Amino acid sequence: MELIDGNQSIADDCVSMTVGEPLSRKEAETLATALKAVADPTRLQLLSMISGSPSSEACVCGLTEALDLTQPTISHHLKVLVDAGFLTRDKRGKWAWYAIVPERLDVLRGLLP
Amino acid sequence: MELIDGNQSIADDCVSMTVGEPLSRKEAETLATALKAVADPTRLQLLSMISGSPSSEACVCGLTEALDLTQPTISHHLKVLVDAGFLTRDKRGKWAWYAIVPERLDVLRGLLP
DNA sequence: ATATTGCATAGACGCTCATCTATGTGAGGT
DNA sequence: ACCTCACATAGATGAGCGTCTATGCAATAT
Repeated sequence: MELIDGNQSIADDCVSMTVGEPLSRKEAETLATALKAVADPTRLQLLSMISGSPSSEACVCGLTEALDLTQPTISHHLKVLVDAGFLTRDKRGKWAWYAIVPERLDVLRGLLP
Repeated sequence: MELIDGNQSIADDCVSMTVGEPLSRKEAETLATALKAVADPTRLQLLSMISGSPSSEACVCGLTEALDLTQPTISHHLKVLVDAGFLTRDKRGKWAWYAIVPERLDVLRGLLP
């Protein structure tokens, strides 16, 4: 894989292979899984609304009525975000409070090629 | 949408609504479209390999044989990335050279909530 | 106890997407 | 002219995803 050695005499061939750290398939799949969790307009709005809330947490009720989607759909998206590690769920009494996991978003930002 | 005014006396209600910039639906859809283009293992590998190449560009031939996928599939993924603005295509003679658009990735990093 | 409220789960449906095979196109070489 | 090579496009297919309705469950209120 390292074709930029001294004499790359062959100009007739396609010499352009990667040099650095070509990102293995497993690493790529892991990153893609995390990105997929965020690559949805509704989930981006949820993250935005939660991170914009006081103390960066919110319960489902407010989110549901603000997004013009049914409550099960919101619950589904929140579960996706929790499973992906971007949110934590904390059931306090009658309501479920979701909070941002800031470090997780940082990781995403940093790993983006 | 601003429920944190002076006297939020109602402790019996779910008061947790967002305060800052709740990210409109259109903004969310635009961001999600960009993220979807990147949220795929194969496309992440392509970006990694291209950005790791000398002069940050590569032709399809090398990418195809390195990824264990058919050439049309690679071509498809490259088109997705070009359409999303992450790559540019430059056909020079027999080969097509794809190059990274760094600012586009920066935008993504910055806009991530 | 019973009813109500807040949320999660289950199942179904339509649409998008990643991949393939087959074919088209255009540039170079003989 | 013809053939070959590098790549793009078209169409098909199967898997995955976002959304819904219907239902379950747990905590509070009456």
